[in-house]
Amino acid sequence: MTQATAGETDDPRDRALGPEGRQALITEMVLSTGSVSAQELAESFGVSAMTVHRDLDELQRQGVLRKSRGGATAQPSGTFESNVAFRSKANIEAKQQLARYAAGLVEPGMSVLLDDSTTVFHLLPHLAGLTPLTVATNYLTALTDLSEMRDVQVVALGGHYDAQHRSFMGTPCIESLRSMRFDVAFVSTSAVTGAYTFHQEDKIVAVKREMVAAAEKAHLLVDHSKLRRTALHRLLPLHTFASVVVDPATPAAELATLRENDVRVDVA
Amino acid sequence: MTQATAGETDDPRDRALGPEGRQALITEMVLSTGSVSAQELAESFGVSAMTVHRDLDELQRQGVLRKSRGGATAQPSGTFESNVAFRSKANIEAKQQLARYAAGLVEPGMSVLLDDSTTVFHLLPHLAGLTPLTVATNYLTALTDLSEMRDVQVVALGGHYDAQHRSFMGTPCIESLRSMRFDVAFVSTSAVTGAYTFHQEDKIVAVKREMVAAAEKAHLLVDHSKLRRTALHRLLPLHTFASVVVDPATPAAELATLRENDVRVDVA
DNA sequence: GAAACATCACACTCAAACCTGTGAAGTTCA
DNA sequence: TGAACTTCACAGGTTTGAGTGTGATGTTTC
Repeated sequence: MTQATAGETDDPRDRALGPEGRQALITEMVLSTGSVSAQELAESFGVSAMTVHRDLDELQRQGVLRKSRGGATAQPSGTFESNVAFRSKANIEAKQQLARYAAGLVEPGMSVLLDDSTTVFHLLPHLAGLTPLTVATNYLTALTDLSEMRDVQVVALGGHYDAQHRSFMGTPCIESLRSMRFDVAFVSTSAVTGAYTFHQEDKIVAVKREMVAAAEKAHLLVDHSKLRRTALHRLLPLHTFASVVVDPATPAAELATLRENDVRVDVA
Repeated sequence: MTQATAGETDDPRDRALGPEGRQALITEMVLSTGSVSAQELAESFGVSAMTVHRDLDELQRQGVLRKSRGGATAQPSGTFESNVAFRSKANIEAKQQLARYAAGLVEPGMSVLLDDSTTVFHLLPHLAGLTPLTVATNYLTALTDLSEMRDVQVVALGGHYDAQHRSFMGTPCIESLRSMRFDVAFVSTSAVTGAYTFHQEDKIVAVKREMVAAAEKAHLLVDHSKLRRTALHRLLPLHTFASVVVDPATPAAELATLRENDVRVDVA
């Protein structure tokens, strides 16, 4: 499988990559060497020039590089910006892993409470296969998606809309949470340090606290980029969660630190 | 292609319909005859009983009919008419006129309460020009649209999602309404007779009553097709509304009847 | 203007998603 | 209980759409 077929001029390892894998490699190349040639790319991947152009168009759209005649160069604003783009992609993968794991904690018939995090967004497709379910959230995007699923009883938490988070917050949201009770809640936050969780926004802290209180078991979903960071407001101590779920890329040292404080930590 | 193969017992015209076409025909049948037999459907379409069951499940989910042993029956009179798919096609022009008039009753800075009617749907674009506004509703489609407008503070009324109306209802919705107060509310209903308004669904009646109670001025928006009709549940007497707005196509006789009972009636 | 490169429009491939039937297992009704 | 009906799980069959290449047609560069 790793052996080159006689007569083939290109590395067969690169043949079966989809656009995604190819574009990831192109990103690496352009970041390390500063520029790439379209023709060279076509040869080294064993694809046509057209396909390379399409890849470069896509990467340009994402802001990773800039096309030029004959190939592409790294964004002038520097490696940093590209690294951010790369990081946010890596985080997406982590979030998908967290979401997949979280789906495993849900069983048909349960009542589930979701916050307005992007991790939750990745969780939604998995829920379609775990019906019947009752799902409550304050996240507008999720409400729309859930409303189209069969055998999902959707509950909206009311409140004042916050365009930045696309979710509903404030007193109405908190009031509704106080009069409901859920089997399980999935909550995320922006920072975790030591035995505490943090978030930079007051009103979100208020809602998340109430969410945790309204659920039999509340699971905290965080990718490892959130660890060893803080934010303005203290949210809750880690031990108030039934478990803390982190992505597989979390360093062992971080895991050990988390586990110090009588906290159950699971790796997705 | 249009010729029947020898030995085939069923009508070839019905063979190539997808689920969609088949379901449309089933809908017609069940509406005209009141009930259908699963076995007969299977034979007349030349498909298996399993497929018919899947069609009926889907139509039941859409609120078009109700499954029963051996087949399906039409939804109790009136319920189907409250189905979004049906309502949105009827009297579009009248509804747009009502919506335009209603927009004239809104001024920048107001807090506005909207119900889940299609008339409200047509009102939304007008609101963009009347900002700043605070707008509350239990109608999912409206929440999505409003969330994209600038200078509109959006408030969601929470509750249990109802796929047929695309809106949130039940206790949580009513509770939030009880703790809020609005300058103006726009409410619609499915039937008006004499001095009373009616609606066929219990849970909607409960929400609309609370909406009217939560607003300084509540306006009833009805196109003339709703007049001289009744539905199962009494909603509210006409005089509880600040005004009743009807479309210009309303017969003069109807107008006179409405005005008999000390009710303010405006023509859009 | 010729060569190199970029884009466009169309067609092909292949895998995922959808639709359907089958037979077994479960449920309801008489 | 037995018959009719419904649901479930799985396995074809079909359709759809993403990904790709090809050759024709623009566009840039020297």
